[in-house]
Amino acid sequence: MPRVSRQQAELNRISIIEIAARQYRERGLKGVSVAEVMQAAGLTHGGFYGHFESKEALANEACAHAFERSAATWKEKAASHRKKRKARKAIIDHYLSTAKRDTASETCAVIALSADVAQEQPLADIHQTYVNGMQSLVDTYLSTIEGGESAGDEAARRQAALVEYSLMVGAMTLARAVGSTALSDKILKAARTFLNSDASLAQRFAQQA
Amino acid sequence: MPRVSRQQAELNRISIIEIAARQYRERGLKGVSVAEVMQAAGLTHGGFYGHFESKEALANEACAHAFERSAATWKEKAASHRKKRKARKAIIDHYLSTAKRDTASETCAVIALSADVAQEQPLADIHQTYVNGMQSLVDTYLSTIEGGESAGDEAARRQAALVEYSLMVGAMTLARAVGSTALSDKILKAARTFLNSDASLAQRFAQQA
DNA sequence: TGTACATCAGTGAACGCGCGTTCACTGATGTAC
DNA sequence: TGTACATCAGTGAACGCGCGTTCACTGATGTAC
Repeated sequence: MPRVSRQQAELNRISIIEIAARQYRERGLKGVSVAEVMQAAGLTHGGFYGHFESKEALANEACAHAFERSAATWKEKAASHRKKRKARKAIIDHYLSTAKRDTASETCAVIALSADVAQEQPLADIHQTYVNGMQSLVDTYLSTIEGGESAGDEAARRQAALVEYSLMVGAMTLARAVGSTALSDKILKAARTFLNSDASLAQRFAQQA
Repeated sequence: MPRVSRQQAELNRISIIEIAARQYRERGLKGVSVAEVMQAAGLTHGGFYGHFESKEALANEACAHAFERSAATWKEKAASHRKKRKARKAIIDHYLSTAKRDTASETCAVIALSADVAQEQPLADIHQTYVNGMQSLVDTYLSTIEGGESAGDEAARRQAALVEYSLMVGAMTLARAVGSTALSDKILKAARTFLNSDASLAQRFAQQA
């Protein structure tokens, strides 16, 4: 089936990115091959370089896509509750659910890519994509943390957001590696219980400042 | 240099494991090759299968070695302070230092391997090695958390240990991926500040029970 | 202690395989008249 | 609208490379006398 319409070619390109994004979330930066992505898209590997300059270029676009999807979900959760407390709880419960842990293709891009990105050059495109994507998630999370508008309160809220986000990432990283066991459930539950009970983390930071 | 003494052969075997352990911490499960490990050990790749049944077998032994080293360091920190509070602070400050973040070969095995282990079969040897290694670290950390001896307090201490350990893992995972930047420093500092200020996490869990 | 021989740790060439990438080719799409 | 031709999305064979693994070989080590 050579020479499809330009419209179809663009759809194929999007399909490749979406399939690659799923595979990168499931398997990390090193676990994806051009041939497998193309086959999953119903194409042959030879056509790949008509769409992308290199495998690295696809990795960057696919990971950016994965981050955008996550960011959109978080923003949606944040916007769907009038009270910040409820929005924050919605994000926490969504992120730290056992269902999400057990769905490999929905692994948070931050978790799937952290170890591999840490080995990349700081100048690499994928590194910037990662940092930008993570920042966007932290910013969205920050918007659900209550607190005053003073400079000190703002700093405290930022610190709290970083701590709470780090905890979510760490708990899900461990839970996924451990598997679907009692220990794994305990890790997620402990993190959820702590985050949902603790409305005053920002205040504690503010007191110390 | 064929046929070295048995003693030397055993030293070579240990050398291979130690070099591999360092490389697995630096590069993750998928980033290590037999040829590179053997070359770094001053040997040729052909001799590898005289020491190990397969690359997987080496991975398992090397990762177990890496976990044992970390566990020994933690236990040492825990034992070198009479007060639990100080022991706990020693572990936290050691784990969350910018120096440790910037030394690839000293990456915590949990952080280096989590993403790859999550993709392995739950029955795989490496998976068991990971879970055992992580449990050992959490148990050591738990021993530095103050609290009563009642069943309820014990459960609260365990929950607190899981939350605090998850936070350390998440913060260092993010800090390493972000690189040596202001944001990365902020993540580590926020986690350190929180953990070192918070002696009552276990108590909070106890109140909820 | 000295000799003769079996053992086996390490060597390096070779294997099959999957990888990222290239390229001559095909034929439907897109365009110029 | 219809024809003639250029374009170019996708095909599939081929490339060089590094990988994990195997194996015939070497010669110092270890052992039996």
